[in-house]
Amino acid sequence: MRAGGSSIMSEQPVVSIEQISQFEGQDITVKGWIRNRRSSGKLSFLTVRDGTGDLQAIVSKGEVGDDQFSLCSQLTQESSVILTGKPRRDVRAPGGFELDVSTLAVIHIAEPFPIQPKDHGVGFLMEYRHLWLRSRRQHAILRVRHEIIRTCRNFFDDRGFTLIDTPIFTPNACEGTTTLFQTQYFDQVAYLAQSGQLYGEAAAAAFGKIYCFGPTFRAEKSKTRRHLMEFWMVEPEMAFADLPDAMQLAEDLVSTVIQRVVETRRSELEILERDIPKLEAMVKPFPRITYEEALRRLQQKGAAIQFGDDFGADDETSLAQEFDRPVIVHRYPADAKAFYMAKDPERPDLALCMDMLASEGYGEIIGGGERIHDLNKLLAQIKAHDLPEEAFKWYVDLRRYGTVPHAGFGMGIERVVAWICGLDHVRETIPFPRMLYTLYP
RNA sequence: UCCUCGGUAGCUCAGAUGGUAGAGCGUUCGGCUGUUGACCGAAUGGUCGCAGGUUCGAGUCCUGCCCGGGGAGCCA
Repeated sequence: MRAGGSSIMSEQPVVSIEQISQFEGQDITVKGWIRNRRSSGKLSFLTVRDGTGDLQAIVSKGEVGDDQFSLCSQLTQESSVILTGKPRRDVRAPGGFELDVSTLAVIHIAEPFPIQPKDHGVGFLMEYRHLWLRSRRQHAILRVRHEIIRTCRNFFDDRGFTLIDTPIFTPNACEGTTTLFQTQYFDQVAYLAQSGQLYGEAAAAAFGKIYCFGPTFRAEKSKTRRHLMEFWMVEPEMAFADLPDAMQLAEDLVSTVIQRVVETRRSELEILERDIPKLEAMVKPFPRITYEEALRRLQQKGAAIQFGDDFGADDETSLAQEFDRPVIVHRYPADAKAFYMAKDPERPDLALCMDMLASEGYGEIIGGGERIHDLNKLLAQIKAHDLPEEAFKWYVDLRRYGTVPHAGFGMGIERVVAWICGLDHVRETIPFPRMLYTLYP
């Protein structure tokens, strides 16, 4: 055993806290940060985190000597340390195990940490987002986010979809009217992508089944619990596919994601106090209703809404509350929808589109449908929406060379994370949220 | 952009009717061999968001502005 503890090298195995139970009684090294310290004279209790979990470490004056013990008494919240010692099973410890420390090496004594283990206001925490990420709760959320993203990728990869990255700088508006972030692109104007869909359609004609996964940007001045200016979206697109195919894929994706997170991130969901049985019950098939059926249900409840109106936030919530799992609403009035949406041949006033509304009032998590594949219909729509034909020339070309029915959708990752974690705001679902007027840190 | 609530110590907040500012936590020092957001004692801490106005006197009343929370519209 070394004395002094000044070296950061160690002969013992370096063990992550989540693996600690496998090393009971062995000499090991743990590298991490101090979450909290409680001291009682000749005994000090350190809560150490290492990114995989928390561990209570016991430093005893009799065990480590006066020098090491006084070093220990200087440790502030978030000081970085390397500890060696033996893990011991103990019911008094929060994780079931604690570490009897034999040597302590201090890498850095942290300055007083702004975030204390107590309640803080949201504004303050957002200002210190770079430090807030260290909290148990933020850590749990971002691990669930990771699991959701991983599951989406595996889901599409396993089904023969090819990942196609779409550009972030774009020359024109995908959906025409929505607000775009404008930026300088040498001597031209460019916009940040608000969707990869149009490029996804080109890729689907090349590869059959594709998906893109990346950040998207919308300069809508929205200030709600469901909006970010920069958010991540996964967007599959399939050639030779129609609206029912898109609805089926969406249902398979969302149910797979839920089941996978419940399976692999249960302890994180527990930290977040999520109602896990409620999540587990969300198995397919999901209910599917038409826009008109949804309209009838809302009108029966007394909502002042008529055909042609889009659903407001309250409408979506009240509709979703009728079901114990996500609900798919399809065939909205075509007038309110984007130019590329195919129309129902039997009801030309309806678009072959669908939204998936998450349960428990989390709102729309998926939007998509079947695209127009007929050249003349698309040209007519571009004209009707008063869009610049020149900018869409390449997109129109897709209807000139072997056009086929195709469909797809976009799923907003942050809303899915907020819903699965049971959060009341999407700002906690992404490491560094970009919000209206909030660009720092 | 609109509606609404707020801005007092590093943090979370309290400061009736206008009379010159408080607590807890943190930090520093001391005490404690089983603590769980430990506890006990002491010390430390403020242009009361900014600028005007009313008043003998404004954290408190009035006007304007800035910043933040919640909500709406729009959307994923």
